[in-house]
Amino acid sequence: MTTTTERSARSHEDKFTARRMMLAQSALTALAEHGFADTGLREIAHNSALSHGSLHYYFDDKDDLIAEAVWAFKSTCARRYDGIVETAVDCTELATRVGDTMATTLREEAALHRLWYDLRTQALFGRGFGSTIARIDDLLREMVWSIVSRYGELHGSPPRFEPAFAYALVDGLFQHALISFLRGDIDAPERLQRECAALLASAV
Amino acid sequence: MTTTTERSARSHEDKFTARRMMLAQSALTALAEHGFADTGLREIAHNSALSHGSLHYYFDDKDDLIAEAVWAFKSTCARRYDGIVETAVDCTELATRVGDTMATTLREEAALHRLWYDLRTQALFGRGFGSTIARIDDLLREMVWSIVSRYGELHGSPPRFEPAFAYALVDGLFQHALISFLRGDIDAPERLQRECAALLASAV
DNA sequence: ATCTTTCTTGGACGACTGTCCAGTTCATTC
DNA sequence: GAATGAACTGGACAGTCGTCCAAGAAAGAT
Repeated sequence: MTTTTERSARSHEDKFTARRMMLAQSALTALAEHGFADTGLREIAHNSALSHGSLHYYFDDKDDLIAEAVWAFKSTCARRYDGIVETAVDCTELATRVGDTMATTLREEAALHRLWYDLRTQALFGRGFGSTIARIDDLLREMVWSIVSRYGELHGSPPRFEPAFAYALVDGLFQHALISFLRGDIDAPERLQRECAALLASAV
Repeated sequence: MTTTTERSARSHEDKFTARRMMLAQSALTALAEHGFADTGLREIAHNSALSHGSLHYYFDDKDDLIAEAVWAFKSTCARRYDGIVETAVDCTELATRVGDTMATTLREEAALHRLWYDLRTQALFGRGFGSTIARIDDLLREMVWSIVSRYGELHGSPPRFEPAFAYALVDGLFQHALISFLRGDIDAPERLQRECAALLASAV
């Protein structure tokens, strides 16, 4: 049975994590706009409904907040292709839909992806959120591998790439497309789409 | 003829640029250690023979100093493979020596490459040294393309990659090898060597 | 030796940082 | 309705930041 105190404790916990997620979202938009180096806790709080003093009530420190923020964004990113992998009936459809999705997220969430690369690089300098970054990197590698291996299945030939190798190549393509796009190259998303298809084709 | 004032003006200018390069080197070591976000002008000056007040005598601002520093490092990076491209007699030798050199620079200059990726990402947030970063990116793309196209020549078949495509893939491999290496994976340089060879082989 | 220009210093400035905390408001419980 | 604890505020703290500048040192020219 559930006692009254148990229910209230659960309700308290739910509210707590809900507030955490809300603040993580606020942090996400502020960070995406100005980058890690130029986003203070006061600016994050200004983006939310709370004051800067409250942030330490929900998070241990700035690194904890940033870890929650980037996880909220990128962990859903890594699952965006699950449905495509499951429902695609042949390899060309798989390649097309994957390329489509990548081009779309590049166009519509460029600032967030820019932030991802920012934080991943910051993690190389020993930031506190490094382990979260590593976990996301694992998710992304698995995501790429699920695409590549499924592509091999549909094509009837096993992939010639290792998972880490495939992820590095795809990530290189995406990052350079992002850089081009942010520098004003409006054709970058469409080119990324073609490049992804070409890469997948050469993977089997 | 050269007048006295002309000679002294040249001497002055030489000394000025020499000091600039020296300070850029000091900035490079400080930045490579702590990253862009955590390196102040005082720390850079502490790494040099001058005080922090002098930096604005030789550089317009912090961005100017950083641009000079990253250019000093990476513009020579981009020419490291010129000799190999010129002297390699067959495509396997070309691939081996290129892979060797990449593995070596990954091992021995990991902190500097980490800084390069840091600054390139910072440039996406509108820093003043963005144009310098873009120029270096062009150099690196040309470097990769000179390797790939020469590989095609030696192999007797034209490369199937575009220059930007090839650069994005190689850069992805290098960046992921760097990340693995900095996370403690001691086999990353050797693996990078093999991956580069595999990528070159699939390019023709 | 004196004057002038170049060079260098270290402190001052205002703005900003993450963190902490005394105090206040709010909701819930008895 | 009083009491209790959670939720929240905004200011204080000790730093650091890039930039600027008056003053002095060094170097060079006359």
